[in-house]
Amino acid sequence: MAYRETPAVRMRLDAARERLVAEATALVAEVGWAGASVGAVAAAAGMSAGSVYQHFASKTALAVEVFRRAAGREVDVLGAVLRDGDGDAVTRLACGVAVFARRAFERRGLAYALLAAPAEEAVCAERLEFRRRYRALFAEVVREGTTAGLLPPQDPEVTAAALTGAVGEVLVDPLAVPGAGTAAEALLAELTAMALRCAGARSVQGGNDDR
Amino acid sequence: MAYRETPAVRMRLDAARERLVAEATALVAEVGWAGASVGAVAAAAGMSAGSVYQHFASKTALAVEVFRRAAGREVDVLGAVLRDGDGDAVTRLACGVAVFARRAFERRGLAYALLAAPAEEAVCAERLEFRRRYRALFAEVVREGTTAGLLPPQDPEVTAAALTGAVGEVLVDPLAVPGAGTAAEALLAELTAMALRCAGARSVQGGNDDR
DNA sequence: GAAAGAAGTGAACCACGATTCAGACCTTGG
DNA sequence: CCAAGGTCTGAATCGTGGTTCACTTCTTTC
Repeated sequence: MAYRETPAVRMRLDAARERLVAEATALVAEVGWAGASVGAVAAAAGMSAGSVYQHFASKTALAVEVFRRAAGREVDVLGAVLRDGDGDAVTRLACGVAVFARRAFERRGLAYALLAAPAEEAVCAERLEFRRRYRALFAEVVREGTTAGLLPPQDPEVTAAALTGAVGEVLVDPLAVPGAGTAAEALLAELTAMALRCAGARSVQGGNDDR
Repeated sequence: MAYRETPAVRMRLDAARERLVAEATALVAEVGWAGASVGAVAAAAGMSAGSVYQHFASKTALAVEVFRRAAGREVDVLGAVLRDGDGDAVTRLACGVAVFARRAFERRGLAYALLAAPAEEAVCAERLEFRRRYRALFAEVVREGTTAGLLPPQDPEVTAAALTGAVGEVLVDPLAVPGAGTAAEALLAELTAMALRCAGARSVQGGNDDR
């Protein structure tokens, strides 16, 4: 015997894989799925096209990994607010929408890539699953709100789908082109107000102190 | 001189072009934009691939035409209800959502193609414009509702975007897989109720007698 | 430092589908 | 029927970008 993988090598390999995912994510956020060719991603990560296949079986596999990571982060964050946040269901719903929206705002390119950008079949399939998870989170809090009597009777799945679609639609396309201004904050406030109406919350308590 | 286009020829040519658009639309509704290759579309229309280029400068041009026709029809129908329909703004809004949803339901494949299916850049650009027009129609009726005091103060653009996104989200993905059953009607009712809440309409009058 | 066995490279290969084009076949006006 | 000028065809061409692979360059172990 004359060679066995050493921890240092494993680490280097793993780091390369991570770099690949990270750079691919950045590239996708910037130029979309179509623009993120294997060559471009490899170059961004400082390796050759061939080396990509050391880490992923195919470009599709890389794309799916990129999507899963980014989408997973978002779902986790939203889940933390909606499921484990403070306050009653309505408060958490408002917070959740605000968080969803603010994050999408701050990384608009990524949000677009996750929600709506043209992509290959496999990524679209992931997207479906992703949206389903978003919906499930919203549905859960809406359901809690209705059983607590804070919200009127309704199909939580429909409301949840609507919330997902609504926030996506508002943010992804070009309503508020500019960035950080007060306009963005106003849009956020408008959005959360709309979301509360959508779920049927009676009164809109000042729900702007969200994080 | 020895040849000049005769009316009969013109008609045959035009008919071929129409057939092309029609078959392409059907194909797209069935197998998506990716599956509708030039060859497949040509075959469906009973001509050779080369002949397609007699009528369209490129596959992209054909795709755009297909999209514009189908989307234009939808916008027209929605406009007829929202802008020129009977009743006050809230009633028309409810009708509009129901019509939007019902049409999408009945031609689910086409709805998916128009709203969300993976497509080439040019089609995506059209889609943006299409959604903008949808939004504009909804925004108009919401604005009318607010000035008439039927709806609370709100940013009509945000509400309109939300309605577009919400209906799209609910319909396009696979909430209600089945077709014509009472489930579909129930979903429609749920949807319009949600839309009215979303716009802030006070009471939901029985708005199911829409066409 | 030499053998064994990766990992890394990038040019060549390939699949796929849009587009072209030379020739076959029609239509028209004379 | 003929010439002129279309339309139609489908096989060949082309561009694009993912994937492969013979070869080079490390790493490890002895």
